[in-house]
Amino acid sequence: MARLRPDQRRQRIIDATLAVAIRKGLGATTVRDVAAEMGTSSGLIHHYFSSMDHVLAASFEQAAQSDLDHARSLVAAASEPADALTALMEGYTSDDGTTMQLWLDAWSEASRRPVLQEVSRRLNLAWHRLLVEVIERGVESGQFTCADPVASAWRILSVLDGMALQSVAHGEVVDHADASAWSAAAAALELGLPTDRASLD
Amino acid sequence: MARLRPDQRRQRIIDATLAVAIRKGLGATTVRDVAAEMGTSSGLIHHYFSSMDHVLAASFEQAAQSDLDHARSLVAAASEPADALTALMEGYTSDDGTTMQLWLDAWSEASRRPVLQEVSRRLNLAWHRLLVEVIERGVESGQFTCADPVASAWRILSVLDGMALQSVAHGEVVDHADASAWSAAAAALELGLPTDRASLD
DNA sequence: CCGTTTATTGGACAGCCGCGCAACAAAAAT
DNA sequence: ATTTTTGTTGCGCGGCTGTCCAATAAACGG
Repeated sequence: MARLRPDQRRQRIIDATLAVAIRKGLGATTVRDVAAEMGTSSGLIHHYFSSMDHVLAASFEQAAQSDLDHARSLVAAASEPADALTALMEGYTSDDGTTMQLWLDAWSEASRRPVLQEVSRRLNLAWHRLLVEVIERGVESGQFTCADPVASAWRILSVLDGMALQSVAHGEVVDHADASAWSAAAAALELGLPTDRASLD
Repeated sequence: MARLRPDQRRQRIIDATLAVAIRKGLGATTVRDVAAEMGTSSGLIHHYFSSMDHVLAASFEQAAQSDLDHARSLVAAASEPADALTALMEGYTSDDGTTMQLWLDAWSEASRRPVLQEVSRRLNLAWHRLLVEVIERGVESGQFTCADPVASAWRILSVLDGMALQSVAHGEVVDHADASAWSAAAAALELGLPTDRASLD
């Protein structure tokens, strides 16, 4: 295969890994799968990563970090705290569910793969921090009512995770529209916003 | 190894599978692992199960069904709806986290293992139904305020799942006591109960 | 143009995987 | 007491796994 510059090849390995991981699962993605996806030999991968665990961790990190960056820009673009909250929640769920399957795989493997656990944990905390900041901004401006932003942020994130989980694992058990509306309702309740009754009908 | 009656052997296979699955993960549990755990040959397992997927599904089903039965009995023993709610939530989280790791594995593998997906989905829906019944009982007796028990049940379950998830995957990111208190607060908020301020301090 | 560096190859290595099957042994039926 | 049934063994099959390494080829510095 064409000879690439190290950073480019590294990026292609990550992209190929994500393509496979979405099909087969993060834990079931093998060196040969990735090589075949790239159209190169399998030995090449160990020239850039010390172990397959690091390939998986780096790939998951890129996918999750990209979503987080996207959400951050949406939040930064929002003028009102309520809009920022909506943007964050949509950014969390908006994707076609592929990233969410990766999150599920990462959570499942985390306690047994230290490298993956570190990444998963760090990015989960980053999402939590982002949400805490949005909540605190809303409280300062008097639009949100919240005594414990840290606890509220964990509760809201948990609802988002739980709903997404049902959607990814069990298909139509929880409809995507339902999940979205119900999550919004939970956040509204949590932060003392007027409940949007329209979304419940 | 001693010759056992079919139902006893089948049970031992399931028990051995769970012992291994908790250590290595559901998806990483192999026929040879289970055989070694039982102290028998590996061929024996295929005399009772048509494939390893069915072994995993049957094992997860027993673990999850057992927790569900336990919660059902706790709920049935409660005189007040509020007590039933507390009992259900404690029954969901009470275990030492081993079953929760299995749930995480099951959710992660569900979309790729149809046999496991069917079990996971069925038991998830059973938990949801149980919670809906508790909520409806509370609403009838006037102790709970809830316009949409189905939606509320999914939100409460999601919070429980999300909190447990952090605890299992990332260790001390969310303390077990915090998770328990925060989940209870979410349920109280959701069902219009007086918030137990003591648990927030 | 040549020597050095390095991206890439392709296969070897030891070990694991699910599954199937002939042989064996113990319980049950006759 | 002998035949039949069936729980159990132990190994073989083809195929897969992560990792490593000598050989090759392409880019680059002189």
